[in-house]
Amino acid sequence: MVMTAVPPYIQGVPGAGHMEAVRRGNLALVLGRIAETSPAGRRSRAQISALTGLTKASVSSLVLELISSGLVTEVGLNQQSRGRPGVELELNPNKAVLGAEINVDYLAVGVVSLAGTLLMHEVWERDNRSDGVERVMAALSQQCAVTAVAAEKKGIDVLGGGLAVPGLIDAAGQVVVSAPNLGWKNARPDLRVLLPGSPLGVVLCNEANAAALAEMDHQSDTDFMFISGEVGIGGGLVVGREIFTGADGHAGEVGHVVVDPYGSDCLCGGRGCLETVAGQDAIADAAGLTGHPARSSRSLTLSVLLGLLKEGDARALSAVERAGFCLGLALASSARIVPFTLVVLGGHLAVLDPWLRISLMDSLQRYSAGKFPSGNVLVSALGSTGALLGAAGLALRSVLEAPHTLRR
Amino acid sequence: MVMTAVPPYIQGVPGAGHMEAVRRGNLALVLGRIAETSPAGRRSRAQISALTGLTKASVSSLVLELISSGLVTEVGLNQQSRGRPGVELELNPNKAVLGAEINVDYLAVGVVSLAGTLLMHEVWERDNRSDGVERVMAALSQQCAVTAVAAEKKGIDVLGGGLAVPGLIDAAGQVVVSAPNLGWKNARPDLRVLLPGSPLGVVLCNEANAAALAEMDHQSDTDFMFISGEVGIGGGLVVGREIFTGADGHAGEVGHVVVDPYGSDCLCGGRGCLETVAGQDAIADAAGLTGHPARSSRSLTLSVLLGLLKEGDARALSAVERAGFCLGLALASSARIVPFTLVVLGGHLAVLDPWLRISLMDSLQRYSAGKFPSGNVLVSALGSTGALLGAAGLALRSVLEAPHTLRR
DNA sequence: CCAAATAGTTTATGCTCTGAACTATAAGGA
DNA sequence: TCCTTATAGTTCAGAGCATAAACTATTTGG
Repeated sequence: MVMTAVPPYIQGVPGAGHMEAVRRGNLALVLGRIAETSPAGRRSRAQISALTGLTKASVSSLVLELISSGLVTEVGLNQQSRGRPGVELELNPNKAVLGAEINVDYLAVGVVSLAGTLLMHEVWERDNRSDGVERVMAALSQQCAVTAVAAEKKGIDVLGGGLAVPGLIDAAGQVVVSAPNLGWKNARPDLRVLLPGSPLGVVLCNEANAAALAEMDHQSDTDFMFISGEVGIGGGLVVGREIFTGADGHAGEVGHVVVDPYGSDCLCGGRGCLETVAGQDAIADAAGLTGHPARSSRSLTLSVLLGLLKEGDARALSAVERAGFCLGLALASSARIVPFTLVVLGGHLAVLDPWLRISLMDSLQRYSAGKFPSGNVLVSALGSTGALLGAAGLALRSVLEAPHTLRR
Repeated sequence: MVMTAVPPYIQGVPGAGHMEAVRRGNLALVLGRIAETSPAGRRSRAQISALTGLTKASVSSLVLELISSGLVTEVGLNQQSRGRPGVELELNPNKAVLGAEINVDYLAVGVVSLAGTLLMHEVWERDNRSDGVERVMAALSQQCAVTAVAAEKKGIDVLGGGLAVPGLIDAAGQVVVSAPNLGWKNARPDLRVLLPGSPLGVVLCNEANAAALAEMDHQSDTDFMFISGEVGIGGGLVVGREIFTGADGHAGEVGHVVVDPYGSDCLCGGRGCLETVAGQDAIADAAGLTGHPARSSRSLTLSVLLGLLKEGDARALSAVERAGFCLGLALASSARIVPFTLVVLGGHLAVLDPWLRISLMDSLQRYSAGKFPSGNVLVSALGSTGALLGAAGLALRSVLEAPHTLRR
């Protein structure tokens, strides 16, 4: 039997003072309790001490360090029934992270405070298809620079950032293995250029995963699947409040679960994948929009389809109904492999929800043996900001989970 | 944004000396390096020091503690090219854990050394169907007692144990939520009675998961799926060398992935599940063995089926071929949700491998876009001892990952 | 038989936490 | 108003664990 478990604190710093690992862990622990929005309001050192089991002395020392690193600020006083009031602590409202998104027909950049609030947000329409990684990244970095300067003017310090891309990211988070809709393959975007001077770098993530992460902050469930309906269908799988990427970074690809063994070929090389039935193009084809002039633009296609649905067009209705049926089937099967109890629909699937829902719920119930109450299939509340918020959230997590990296 | 991450060392011991967590982690780290079978042979304190980055002083102190807790023993001398020879360390060969298995028609108990070697192994034929949890556990505890005494006579000290059951285990590892083939539902076996005096307890686990874990020790892959073919079809999913159970403990249930949307109803309440096509009973039915006298016993059914296959019976061949096709389909879909690169077949699927393989590989390749080279679908090497070894392995892990629990 | 090399132990020191004493600040009652 | 009580936060001595460096132990090889 081979054991390979390595305590986390030894990673990266072999030979260094391992006592420091305790400090690092406790810094994160205390910061986490400060970041938590508790119903009783902001917390004081004493409350954190009681909450964590650390002594007041330790908490004081840890908080001092968090304050001097700029992550935490003292706000007001917190009067309990009697005695000296506690000093309320909060995440420094003037520190933030950047969230960015590259999608097929736009670039988006936003600034998110440490507490997770979207402070600024801008979207630039831009055709990024087959424009090449360098060109797109150059355009994006320009927009990031503009945003960063604007943030600085408001007194906001940007510590790091996250970039969401509609494609498969490798496990190390450095390479876009493939983004068919952008025409990228094994692209290595230079992430540093987005935030040249920031103390932490920029992390890269998949768009569906990012949206899932953002969605999670609005849900109590710890395990769920976010379905990103675009040209294809992406899945963002969250297990235990963490994005589940698997060994190669490709987990949760519900778009390529087989729903029709004798169905049509899929771009992925498989056959009868969910994407070939419920992807945006697939639905459009099945609805009879092939060759239609509107096919030149995605948003046009979708609005034409919506028009047909509202008119009660039989072919469109049945195409969408079948998509719902297959989506339910794929989700039921997926939930057997990784149990999740909540599904959130995004992209075109969110838009089509009114016409999808009945067949989706029917098949989901049928094939999952009734594990999904209908309240457990939701439409995304975040819409187009989801990916951006999630990318920023990923950067946020890296700060909040490893505050020692900002020590001075 | 709500953060709930808690550093592992704070769990369970709030308020206690957190410095001790470093000690605990390092004890496990050093023990892990002793447990590893390295090509260069057993390791000395100095080698472990170099390997871990801990100083020789620390390693000495940690090893002393491991020796005094009985987990480690000094063996021989380890002469390097020059200088004082190192003292070779190894896992104490006289300490062991118990592995036990309850299955439909037998009970099995084994003793596994800390190094993972099966030292003793006994199987008792017994019809456990609908005999009730208490009766079965009473019988098993008797067998465990016999085995424990026999081990003691050989000078072997049993520290803890694991019990594998063909059913769904709850996330806490205490309740058998359902074991249809045993007729159990929400059963709470009294695990303590199996090893009354042992310092560590007995852990409960699913049979397919246990077999997967045991299989892993013979594979280099870190992510794979073990398929346990019994009356139903169980799946054991290993991600990153750990059993992946999911939030509710039911992950990897590949037997209930939908392979035929218009197929027959499944016992689980779903429809067209893999199990309804490739389960042992399902194959027997499709092969035309319904009503056959042999249906009274599982092993008989299987041997009759084998007979038909060897005769070239068309109906049997096509039933098995279809099972292979659907298995490949279900695996391809599953691998999209949790990427794994290796499949190991157990139970009747291992036995039927020669007749399954072609259709299995064809559909697996077809639907996974060629991600599985044929060398990546294996037949279990462990056979019937897999579950037992895995259950013991689970107990083993708990010792090796938390050696401080044995401190005296 | 001694120099060089390697293994393992001893000792002094530093970091981080704990626990208890201490200071600071408020509410509430006489 | 002042004193008691309660709570917040800081200071300081002490304990546990790891480090680094010096030291002892044991072997090879000239």
